[in-house]
Amino acid sequence: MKYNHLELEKKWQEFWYSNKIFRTPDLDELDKTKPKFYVLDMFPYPSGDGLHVGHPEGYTATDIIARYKRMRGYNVLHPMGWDAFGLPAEQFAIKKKINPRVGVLECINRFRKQLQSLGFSYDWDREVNTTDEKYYKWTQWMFLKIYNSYFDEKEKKAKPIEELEIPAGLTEDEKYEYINSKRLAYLSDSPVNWCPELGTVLANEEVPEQLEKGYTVVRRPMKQWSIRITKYAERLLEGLEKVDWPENIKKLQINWIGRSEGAVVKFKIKNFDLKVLEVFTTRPDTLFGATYMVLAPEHPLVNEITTEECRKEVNKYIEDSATKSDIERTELSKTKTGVFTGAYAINPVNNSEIPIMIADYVLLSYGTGAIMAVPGHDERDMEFAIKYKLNIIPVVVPEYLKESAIKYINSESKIIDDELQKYFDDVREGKICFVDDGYSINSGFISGMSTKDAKETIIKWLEENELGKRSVNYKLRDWLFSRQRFWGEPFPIIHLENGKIKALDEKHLPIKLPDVKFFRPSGTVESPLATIEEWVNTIDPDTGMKARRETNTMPQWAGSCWYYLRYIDPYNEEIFCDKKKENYWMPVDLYIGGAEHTVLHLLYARFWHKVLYDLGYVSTDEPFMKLFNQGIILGEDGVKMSKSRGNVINPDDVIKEYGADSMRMFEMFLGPLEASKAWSTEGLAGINRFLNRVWRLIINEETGELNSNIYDEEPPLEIKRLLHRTIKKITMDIEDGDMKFNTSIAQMMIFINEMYKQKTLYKSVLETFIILLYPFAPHISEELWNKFGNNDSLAYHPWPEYDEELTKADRVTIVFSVNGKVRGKREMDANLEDKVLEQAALEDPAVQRHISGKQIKKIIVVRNKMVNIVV
RNA sequence: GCCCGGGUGGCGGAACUGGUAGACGCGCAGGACUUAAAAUCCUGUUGACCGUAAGGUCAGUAUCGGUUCGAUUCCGAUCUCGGGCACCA
Repeated sequence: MKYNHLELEKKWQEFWYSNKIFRTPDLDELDKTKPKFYVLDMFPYPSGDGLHVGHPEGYTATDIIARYKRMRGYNVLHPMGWDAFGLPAEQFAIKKKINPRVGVLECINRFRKQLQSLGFSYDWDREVNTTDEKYYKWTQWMFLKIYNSYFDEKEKKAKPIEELEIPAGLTEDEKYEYINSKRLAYLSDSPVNWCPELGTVLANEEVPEQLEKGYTVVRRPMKQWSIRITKYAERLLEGLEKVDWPENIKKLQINWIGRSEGAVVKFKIKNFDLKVLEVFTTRPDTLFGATYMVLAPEHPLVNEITTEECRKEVNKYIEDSATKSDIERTELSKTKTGVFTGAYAINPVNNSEIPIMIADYVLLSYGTGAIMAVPGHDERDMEFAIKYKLNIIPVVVPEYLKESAIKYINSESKIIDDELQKYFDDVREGKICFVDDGYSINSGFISGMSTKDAKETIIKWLEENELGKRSVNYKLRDWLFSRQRFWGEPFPIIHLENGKIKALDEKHLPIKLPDVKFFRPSGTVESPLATIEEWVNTIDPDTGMKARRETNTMPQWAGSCWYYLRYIDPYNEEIFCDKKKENYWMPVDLYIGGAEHTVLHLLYARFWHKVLYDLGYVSTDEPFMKLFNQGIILGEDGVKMSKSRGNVINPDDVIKEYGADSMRMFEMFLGPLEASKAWSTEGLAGINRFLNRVWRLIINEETGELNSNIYDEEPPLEIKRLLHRTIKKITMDIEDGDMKFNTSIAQMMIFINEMYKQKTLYKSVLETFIILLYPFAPHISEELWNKFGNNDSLAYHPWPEYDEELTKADRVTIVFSVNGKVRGKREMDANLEDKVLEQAALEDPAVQRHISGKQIKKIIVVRNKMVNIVV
C-alpha cells in the first residue's frame, strides 16, 4: 500500500471535522487548571480568486503551534473567520448586478473548503463573518460607544459623554455643539483624500497602497466622519513597550505616530496687537535665528493679516494651491513657492520684525499650521530663503567650532577667528545649512550653551514670560472613518430634518443594509445607499421627526478591529463578548499575519481595544502580546505572484498532486517564516519524497502492514541519543518563537536518513517520531499512528519529553589547529581534561608537521571543541 | 534624503554565548536495480592548484580595514539589494 495522500487526508479531515476534535469547549466546560493559549491568524478577505499560497504559510505556522500546545496540555483557542466587507466584493456585485452578500457567501464557502483541505485545526464552531448582521451589530454598537465618549485629558482615557463637564451658561444649541466637539467620533468638513476611480475617500494610511495600484488620489473638502485616534498617540506609543513584537514593526508604528518634542512659541503680529501667531518648533534654541514666518495657505489668520497691496497675489496663491492635489504639491515641492502677506511678526526674543509669508510647504494639519523659519539650520527654510532672498542668521555652530565660538562669545570686542568667520559667511550665503545639535551662538542669553541646554533654558524662559510652552506633536492624524460605499457597516446615525445629527439607541441595532437585489453606483460623491430612497428616508424613532440615514459606511478596518474578541464568545446576543470569557482568553498570545497590516489594522485595532478597555469592556489595554509577520511567497521566478505574470501557484493543484501535508511542510521548509521566499516545485517534490520515505520506512508497500524489521524492543543507546536530540531540536524550535521550522524539518530528515541505514528498527522510536511529525504533517502522522495499532487520535496525545543527558554526545570531534588553521581532528570521549586534549593535539601527525622547528607560544583549549596551538 | 532589515556554493537555506563554514533539501554528476525508462537506493558535489592515488596546499561568508590565539558572528568605513517614511517644522 503506497502513501496515498488523497485518500488518507480526506479520511482524517472527515474524522477531525465531523467529530469536532478541535472544538474549544465553552468556558464552563473547560478544565481551568490547564494554562490557556490563544493563537490567532489574521483572518482573510475571502476574494473571488480563492486561497493564495501565501495564506497557508502563516496558517500552517499557527497550526503547528496550536497542535503542539494541545499536546502540551494547554486549552487552545484557534479560530478562523472572514473579513468580508470591502471594495472587490462591491465592484463584483455591481458588475454582476447582484447583492454583494451573495458573492461573498460563495467566496467564504470556497475559502472554508480550501482551508479545511489543508487540515488546519480551527474550531469552526467559532467562525465569524464581519458582514453578518449579528456581527456588525456589534461593530455599530462599538461605534456608538466611541461616538458617545470623550477623551479625558487628565486621566488620559475615554469616558462616557454623560460624564463630560459642560461649561455653564451655554444655550441648548451651544451645548449640542460643545458636546459634539468632544466626541471621539465626529463629523468634519475638511480636505480629504478622494479617489475618483474607486469613488470613495481614503484614510491617510490607505493612500500609498492605492497610488501603487495606479489610482489617483486628490484632495477635496468633504463632510466626513473621523475618529480621534490622535488622542491615543501617547498611549499607542507606550503600549509598544509592553508587547513582544519584532523591533522593526514597533519602529514602523513609532515612525507612523511620529512623536516630536519641542515648544509652541507665540509671536505678536505688527499692527495687530490682539492677534497671536502660534508656531510649533522642535528647535526652540534657534529662535534667535528665525528670520521669517510661514503660514499654510489655508491658515485662518491669512485673510486678516494680508495687506491690501499683497492681497491679490496672496489670493491667487491660495487658489492655486487649493486646486493642487497632495501629490502635485509634493511633486512641485522640489522648488518651493510662496508669497509675502505684507504683514510682520515680532520675534519675542529680540523684538525684531520678520516678514510673514505663506507657502504650501507648510501643512495646516501638522502642529499649528505655521512655522518660524530658521533658514540657517533647516534645509527647507534655507531653500526658501535663498529663493526669496530672505535673511539668514547662523545661531548654532558644530562641535569643531566650539572653542572659537566660546572665545567669540566671551570677548567684549567680539574676536572672531578665520574658521568661525568662514562658517558665518557660508551660512549667510546659503552654502552651509547645519541642522544637527551643536552650540548656540548669536543667541543672547543662551549663547554658548549646548543645543540640549539651550532648548531647556529657552523653554523655561518662554514659559516664565508666557510667550510659549513645552509641547509635543504627532504626525498621526485622526482616522478618517467613512467611505462612500454600499458594502460596509451603515452608521447608526440619522440626520434630522432640523439639521441635527442623532445617534440611534443601541436597541435599534443592527442598522441593516437594505436587502436589495442589486444596486448602482450613485454617480456622485455619495454612497450608493443614497440612491435607495426607502432605506435613506426614515423617521426618528423617539420623536417621529423626519430624518435621513447617514449614507456613508464604515471602512473595512472597522470589522477587523475586534474580531479576535468575538471568537471568544461568538453566539452571545447580549454583549459582543462575555467579560468572564474575555478575561480568561485575552490577551492573544500569538498573532501571525502579513507585514502589510503593520500600520493600518494593527494600529486601528490597538486603538479600538484601548477605548473598549477605558470603557471597561475588556481587561487588557493591549490585545496582542506576541506578534509575528510572515514573509511573502514569491513566484518560482523570484518575483511577486500575479496573474499577469502567469506565475501564480494554486494551492488546490498542489494539494491534489502532492497532498496537504507536503504543502504544509514545504512552506515551512522554504526558510524562516519571516523571510520572503520563492516557490519551488522541485523543492515541493523533495518534501513529498521525504514523506514517502517516512511512509516506506514504516509500511511495507506490498502488504500494507508494518515493516517486518520493526521490533517492539528496547533501542540501543545510539538510536536513543538521536531520538532525544531530535525531540529537543523540534521542541526548542517550536518553543523559542522564532518560527524557524525549516531546521526542525531538517532534523526530521537527518533522523529518517539515519533510520534508513539501520537494519533493525524500534517501534517506540518510530512512534515517538510520528508524534513529533504530527503538528507539521498531521494526516500522515495520524494514519501511521493508527497503523502502529493505536486507536486514539494524536490531537491530544502528550508531547514526548527529552532527556537532556541523552542529547549530549558521549563522543566528540576535537579539532586541532595551529595558528587558527585546522590541521587535524580526532574523535574522543566527551569531557576530557584540557591536559589530555592538549596532549592529543601535540601528538597529531599533521599538527606536528606544522609545529616542527617552531616555538610554541601558547595553547588554547576549548573543552569538547578544539585545541589551538599558537607558534 | 531619513529610518529599519539583509548580502554565505549552481539554487532555497544551516552554523549555540566568537571555536571544524556550507547542516538539510533542490539541482547536477557517477553507480546499483531494470531489456529500457520512471520510481527507488547508494556515493560525490565551495573554488583553485599539486598528486596515478591515499592525500595535501592555498583562497573563501558583498568590499576594505580593525579587535582577537581564532571572526559568517564583534567594531568602523564603503558598495549593494529589499522594506518603510518622505516638505511633519
